[in-house]
Amino acid sequence: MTTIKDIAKAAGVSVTTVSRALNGYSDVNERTRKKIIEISKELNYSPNILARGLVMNKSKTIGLLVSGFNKESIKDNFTFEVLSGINQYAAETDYDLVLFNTNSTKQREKTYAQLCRERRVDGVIVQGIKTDDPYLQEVVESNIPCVLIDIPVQTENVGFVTTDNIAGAKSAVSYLIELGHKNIAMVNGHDLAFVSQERLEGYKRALSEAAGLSFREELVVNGSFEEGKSEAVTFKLLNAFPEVTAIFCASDLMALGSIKAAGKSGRRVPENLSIIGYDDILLSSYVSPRLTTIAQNKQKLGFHAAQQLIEMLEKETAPAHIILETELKIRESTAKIK
Amino acid sequence: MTTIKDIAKAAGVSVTTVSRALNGYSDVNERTRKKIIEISKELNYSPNILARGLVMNKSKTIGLLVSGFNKESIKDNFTFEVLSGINQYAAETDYDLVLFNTNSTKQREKTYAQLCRERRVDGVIVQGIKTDDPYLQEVVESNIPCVLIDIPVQTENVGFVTTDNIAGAKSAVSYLIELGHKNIAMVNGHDLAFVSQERLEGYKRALSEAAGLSFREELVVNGSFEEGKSEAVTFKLLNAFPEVTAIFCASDLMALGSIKAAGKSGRRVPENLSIIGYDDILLSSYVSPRLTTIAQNKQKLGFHAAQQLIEMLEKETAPAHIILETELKIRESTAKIK
DNA sequence: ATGAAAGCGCTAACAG
DNA sequence: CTGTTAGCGCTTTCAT
Repeated sequence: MTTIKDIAKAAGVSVTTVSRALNGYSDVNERTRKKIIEISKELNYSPNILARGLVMNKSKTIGLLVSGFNKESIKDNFTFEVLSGINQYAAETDYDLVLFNTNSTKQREKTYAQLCRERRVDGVIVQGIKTDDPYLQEVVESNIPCVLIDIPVQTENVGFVTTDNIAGAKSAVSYLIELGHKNIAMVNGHDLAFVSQERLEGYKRALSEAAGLSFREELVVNGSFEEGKSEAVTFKLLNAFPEVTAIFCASDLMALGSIKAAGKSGRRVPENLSIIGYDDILLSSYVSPRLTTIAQNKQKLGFHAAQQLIEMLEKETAPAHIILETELKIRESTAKIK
Repeated sequence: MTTIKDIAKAAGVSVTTVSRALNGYSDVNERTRKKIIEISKELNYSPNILARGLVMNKSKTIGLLVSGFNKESIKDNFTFEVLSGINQYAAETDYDLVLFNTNSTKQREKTYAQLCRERRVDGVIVQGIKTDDPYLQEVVESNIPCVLIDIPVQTENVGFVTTDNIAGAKSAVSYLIELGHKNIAMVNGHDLAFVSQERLEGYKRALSEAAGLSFREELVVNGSFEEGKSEAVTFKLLNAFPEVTAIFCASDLMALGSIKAAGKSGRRVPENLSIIGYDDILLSSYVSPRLTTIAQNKQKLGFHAAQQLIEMLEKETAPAHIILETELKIRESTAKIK
């Protein structure tokens, strides 16, 4: 493997000069530079980034701490779309992405900071961890530049990007209200997700702003963001509260489960039950009935996370928070109340 | 940041001893080791993998060269599922994954070998590149350990894992023949994919083994693995050859396009036209009619690729080729000919 | 404009 | 069982 030493020898100069020539420093004779570049090409040289990282104390890599690399998340594609957005931005820079290999057993052995320091990543993007994950606390405490996705925490070196979950949820529920629904239930994710807290808040606000509607705790159930779980809790809910004519689900996947439950309990969507989801996953527009939902741009989420992080790294800008808009997509799973 | 030097100082030993103690060498007094480990914990030490990599000349990272990080591939999820399988295996090892950030402009600047050497990856997994991609040639020529996915090339340091595409395609077409179809068209991907070549071969074999059927070149069209393209070519095909009663598509996504084309040309699936896909993507079981298809286990593809590569790396085993089975999934898009 | 030398954090002979 | 020394490939003062 060619090193700058080899080039130096071949060019009859010192390694210092080679280094400077290759890195575009101005204080090197243009003729020397040309020669050096030429030789480095001939010798098929590529710099050893590890060595460079060692001395410069940075690696030009970004760590990716994502939770969604399992069977379940293939369905909602969320992780992948976010990843795709991150990659899209990163591809234009000289940063590479390293996927941290953490399973739960490994996490017990290694702290977040260890993970990052070992690989000497310059910064981290965190996605999909629960609010009680010990790593989250570490992210906040450590001084490693970090951008969180969908977790609204901001410190001296931690920024975040998310969508406006309160507004999104509110617009979903308001739409149901517009359609004439009065008894609107909610299938939420779980308490350990910020987005769930916010979507619940949006649900409440929509209700409180509508004339004559009030929040009923018993109409909110948790579906763990899982299709099957949602189906189960929805089924129970529909039996217990037959007056419910519309359901706001905190994810499309759960909405799919709810639709199944509706069928089981003898209701037709949207004739007897309106269901609105959240996310706008690919399946939403393919299932039958096509799902009305709150769309969020997952690629953008990743793109902006990468962008923010790299700007923090390169320009030393302060961490920010970026909040993306959502969009109501009206399809076939909702209808006016009869 | 704590280094072994700091530990050495604190423990009153040399860095060598620290290094050996921490790396579990036997030739170190257990009392010393204990002390060192203790101190290293107190000091919150984590090893600098870059430095280690520099001297050991390996990085404990695997490079991922995947093409599918774009909008289109979100639909078929192939890339993500493969990635998920790779990650699943890698998570049990001490290898991390680095996603190479290549877009086409970058690829022009940097050769494959450069990409790998810069990051000093120990090995590479390549997925989704076309057969005319210059990187492929490089993979074969370079001496970097590599496992290809769905490209049957094997050399001294290159292995591959794929599914049995010939058998898979053959079973698809044979099934159509069983259903009584005689004029069976094929929508293939493109000539620059090995899987396309093989699936075409499977198609031919199924025909040739059936009594009274023969291969008709004009019934094979290319859909570029794209839904829209497939819709267009299928539409033309159906108009030109109204005798066609069944189509074998080389991917589910294309099958979806073909179904649309069928509708446009006034045919019903499966009543007037049987369509069978390939891949078993998530959408297949959600669309209507649910798609009959040849399922391949994409996660396994990735899992075995990672496994093979890491075994090559650790045990210096020779590159192998792994061929996974496929499975015919009969659903609703195929029916007996009337 | 160029070179000599030091050092990033670690491992690996080699010697004791 | 432990320490000394050299060196991985690179960047960076500090001289010249």
